[in-house]
Amino acid sequence: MPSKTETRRENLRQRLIELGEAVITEQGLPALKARSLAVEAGCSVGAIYNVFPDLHHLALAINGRTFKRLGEQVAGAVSALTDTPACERLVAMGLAYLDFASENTAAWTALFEIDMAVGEEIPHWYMAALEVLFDHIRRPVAELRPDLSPEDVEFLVRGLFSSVHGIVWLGLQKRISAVPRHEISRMITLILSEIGE
Amino acid sequence: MPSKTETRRENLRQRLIELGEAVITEQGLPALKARSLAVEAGCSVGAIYNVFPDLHHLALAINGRTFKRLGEQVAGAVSALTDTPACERLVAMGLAYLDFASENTAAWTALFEIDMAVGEEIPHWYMAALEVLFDHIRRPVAELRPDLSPEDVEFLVRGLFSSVHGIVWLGLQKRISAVPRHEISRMITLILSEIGE
DNA sequence: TCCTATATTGAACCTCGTTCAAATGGAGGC
DNA sequence: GCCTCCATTTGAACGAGGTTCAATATAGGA
Repeated sequence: MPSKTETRRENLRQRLIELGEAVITEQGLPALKARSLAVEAGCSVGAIYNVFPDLHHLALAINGRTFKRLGEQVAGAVSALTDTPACERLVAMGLAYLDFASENTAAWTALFEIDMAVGEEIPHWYMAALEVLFDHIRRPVAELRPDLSPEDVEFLVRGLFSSVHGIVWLGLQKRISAVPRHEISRMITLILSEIGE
Repeated sequence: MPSKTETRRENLRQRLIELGEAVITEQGLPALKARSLAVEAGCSVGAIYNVFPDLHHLALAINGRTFKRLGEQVAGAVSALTDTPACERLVAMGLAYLDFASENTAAWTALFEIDMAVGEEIPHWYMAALEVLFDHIRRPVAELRPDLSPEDVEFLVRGLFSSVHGIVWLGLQKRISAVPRHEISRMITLILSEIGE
């Protein structure tokens, strides 16, 4: 049975994650500030450090949620396409990734902006979340390129993910030089269509 | 004729760029600090703000140099390969990009870590430097894919650059989960070999 | 040489993340 | 119900960092 203290802490923890998520979603990772968070949560600054070792870990918890939403959205884009050619399924996932990133730019940016050097501990679920995405990509890739060894399929899977990520990342960077959405999707389509031709 | 003051300023400007470049090369962008820079340069903190509006602009100047070196290294990788097949030239450039990034990780990371939101002014030469790289990529791509419209060639050029960038970026991220160098180069080779097959 | 406009300086300001001595509050015993 | 003791919470204080600006020093001309 959780003690009064434990439930209070757990409530605060959840409240901080939700408030922090709103901040990151609306203003990005750099806007996550201990003092303003404390005001919003109606607690003291120190209270934050009672439930998280530091702000970095709060950000990680928030990124965990974002990763989950991202995975669901990409998975959702292919789950309905069982009889669709593999190449089109690949493109659909790439475009779903672009959709998520452009609809949740600040939160998605935070996924890769966070300083992984801190504490040298990359949460295992961070890599696990990526693996889930890779799983979805592997099937169509293996179908399209039966000539490749399993190792090369794996490299191609990771290479394709990184490629789409790179196109979206550089494409969404900065409004001023930002590439129009339809140009980004054309790049993704062109690159992914090269596979298995 | 430059006044005494002007030459002093110019000297300090150059000194700061060189000292800052060493800092970024060895310890990365976050290690660029006004106070320690002032000590190293033997000047006051305020003096930095006499020659640069803020540290952001000093970092931009340093990134300008890094971009130049990067461009030269990639260009150098293809300049000797005039009779080599287009596909191999593409791969050579991709691997040259990887070489530069892994030999100059901190400085190369700073190119994309810098906060472009500040002041909303992306220096024109930042984009110009990228265009130089694109120029090198365009020739082999146009050769390999004569079926594509000029617009699509352009999209493929930018898409391929972004792809290689994405593979290198995610591959070099963090020692712990860092991908071995030969795996990164295999991903690049696989992706680029898909073009024009 | 002296004088004034210009340039330089660095202490002080502000904003952060994080800490820790002091105040608070809960739980068990009487 | 009340008291005591220990865990919990608090928020002022610390240290680090970018940036500013009144005070100081220095050109450069008369």
